[in-house]
Amino acid sequence: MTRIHSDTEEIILLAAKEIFVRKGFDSVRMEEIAQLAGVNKSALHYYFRSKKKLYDTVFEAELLKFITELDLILEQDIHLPHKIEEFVSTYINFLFENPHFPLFILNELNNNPERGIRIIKEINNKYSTVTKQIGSVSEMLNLTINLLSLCTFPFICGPFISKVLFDNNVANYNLFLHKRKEEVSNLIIQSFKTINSN
Amino acid sequence: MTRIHSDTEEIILLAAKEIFVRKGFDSVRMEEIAQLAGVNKSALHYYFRSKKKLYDTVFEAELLKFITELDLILEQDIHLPHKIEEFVSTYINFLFENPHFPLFILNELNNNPERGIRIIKEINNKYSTVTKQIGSVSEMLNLTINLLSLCTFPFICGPFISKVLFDNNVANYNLFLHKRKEEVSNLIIQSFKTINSN
DNA sequence: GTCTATATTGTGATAGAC
DNA sequence: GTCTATCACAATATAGAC
Repeated sequence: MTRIHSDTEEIILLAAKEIFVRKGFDSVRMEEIAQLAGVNKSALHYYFRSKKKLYDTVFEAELLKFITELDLILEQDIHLPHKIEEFVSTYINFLFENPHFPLFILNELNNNPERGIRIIKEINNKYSTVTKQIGSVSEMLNLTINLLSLCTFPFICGPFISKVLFDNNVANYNLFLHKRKEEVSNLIIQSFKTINSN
Repeated sequence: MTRIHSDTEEIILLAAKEIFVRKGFDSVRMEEIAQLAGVNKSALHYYFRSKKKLYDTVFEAELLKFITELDLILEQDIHLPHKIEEFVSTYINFLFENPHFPLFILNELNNNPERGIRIIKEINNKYSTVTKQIGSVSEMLNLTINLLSLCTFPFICGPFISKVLFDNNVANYNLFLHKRKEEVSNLIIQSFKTINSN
């Protein structure tokens, strides 16, 4: 994690995060970040040298924070069904706070997989605790992918779903997503029980 | 749908689609498209006036093609479980052919929701047939979102999952995704049966 | 319709005063 | 450390010959 040396540096980082997460890299102008931060454009170069370095600092810090949080839940010493409920609830709450986050990470992983993967591998030990709890690597993979899919995708499609299927009523869509927590947990736990009863 | 007037125009459109779908708008250079199409950069402006107009033509045609194909399956006159299997299989096959497609559409819907939504609404009549088959709008929403999530997300995360969880073995990951078709269908049908047995 | 050359513009980056 | 002014360059777009 990059160390922060001054208040201005931190203000710039916060503004940069806000904008990069929402819009990616190429479509963002340095001027835009400077304005949101309330500093002169030159300050950005003074503190971070280049747009790329500023972006990289933001990306690496954000990804690290994110993976660490998920890993904390997954490595907890609790039974699997309870862990799944915990994960779904915590993760969906996080997504409500950071709705643009998944697309930001996914685009970056798509453009430049190596870096993101390095960071993830440093933290994540292949869901070791969860794998032991499930007993099968292949089933762990399906469970992990199902879990991430069902939680993340509705947020990635947020603007679309709320406008097409909820007649532009965002509040209704948010309510629906909160209620969905239980639906998602049940679906996953059910699939897990089906597997283990074989 | 835009009408095509000449061979050169069509060659340009194909090249533009290939590159825009993979990289979005801002990070693409006109020169890049011209080279892939094997034409002079000026030809792009001659046929499409501006980068934006070329991009718009590609986006609208691709989204229309995509929605139309999905809608065809959803409106088929077959029983719901069979329809779900059909949908999962057809859609996942489509994603194998067009792995960059979802992120392309999702980014565009995120940046500029209105246009995409207009196109979607023109084709899609709110899954009317499926809604009738399920009987409840709320359950239809969950089913639709679950279905799209479970199929699409593993492709959006493709580069990441194959490298982190499959030790960079893309073939193994593809095999896993093909096998997952059944898993996804079963999970959805199961959830549907649970609902209807209440 | 297709090419070369050039105009125009946007924006990342730097120099230098304060 | 912060500002203004300016550079440098890349990329879209156009003019005009053929």
